[in-house]
Amino acid sequence: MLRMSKLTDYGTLVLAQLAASEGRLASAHQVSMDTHLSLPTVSKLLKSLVRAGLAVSQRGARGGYALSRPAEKISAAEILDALEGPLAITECSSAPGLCGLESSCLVGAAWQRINVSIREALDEVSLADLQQPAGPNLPPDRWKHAIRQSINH
Amino acid sequence: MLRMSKLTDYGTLVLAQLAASEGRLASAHQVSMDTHLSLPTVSKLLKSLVRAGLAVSQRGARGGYALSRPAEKISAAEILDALEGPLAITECSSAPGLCGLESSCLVGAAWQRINVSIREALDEVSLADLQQPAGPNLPPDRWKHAIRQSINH
DNA sequence: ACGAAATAGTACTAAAATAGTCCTACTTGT
DNA sequence: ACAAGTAGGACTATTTTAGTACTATTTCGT
Repeated sequence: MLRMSKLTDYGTLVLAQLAASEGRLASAHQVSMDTHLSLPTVSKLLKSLVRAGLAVSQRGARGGYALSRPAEKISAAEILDALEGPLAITECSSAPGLCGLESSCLVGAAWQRINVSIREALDEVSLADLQQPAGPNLPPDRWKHAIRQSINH
Repeated sequence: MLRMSKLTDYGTLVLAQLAASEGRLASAHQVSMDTHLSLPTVSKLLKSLVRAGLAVSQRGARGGYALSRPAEKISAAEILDALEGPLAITECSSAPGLCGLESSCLVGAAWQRINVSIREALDEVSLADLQQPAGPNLPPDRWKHAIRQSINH
């Protein structure tokens, strides 16, 4: 459920790798080696990341890539946006006529609200957060209530 | 981003329709008419929903479908599970060897944690909630903090 | 008992999204 | 000039998703 594409996953690795390289420039080749992803794939991802403004590049010999800002200032939502495009949780939003029935569209709207809520939450998670070592999954009780409210208002 | 499939969206409509039919049985044909979805598609969805335990069926003439429980007791997470399968946000979990690097796998774990959190939140949203008329999107501030915490702990 | 109206299950086809690769052009340091 | 890089786009193959069709089974009504 709510799957994100492999490329986005890979992209996160690539970004994490850049974060690990601190101030230095890392070439696509290096990143490829470090992440064990194929060069063409890494290359493609890096280009996308530059276009999205998450990374910067230096062309020519001794060129390479680096993060455009500190890892703390890059959000999970931005990563998703950069690599998955601005796709919504449902496609209902684009074609209003298709779901003729009233109740139908209300349902669509609800999923949209959930989507927006998830998005906003993801805005608050940074690349730096993503890199932190795993720990036990807190039961996010406050969360649960909050979502319920945001759906029910 | 975080797209769910059309079928799941349709499935929600179908469930909403069953919910609207209260105690009565609704035939696939009826649901198809009411939702404006094609009969084969509706039929397929209803079968899945029965298999998943969200709906019950009565075979034979005058047969049809109904919710297996009140709409309040069917969660959004269950709907997703029934129609999308138990797919995770990343596929990394299945193949541990592929992402050789330490930092990589940590990243994967972080996405997993986000996924789990979203899932738990979705457990708290019911079909009945989804049917409620749309309203303004509350800024879910408590949420944001809660997620941050659940990622950072 | 028979026929009509349903669901159950499965297999298949077509379309679309994803992943991955390759090639050519441009840039820059030595 | 050459080597080491990135930029961009086009292309192919694979996988997933959507949609359809067909056959079997169940049950009500007459």
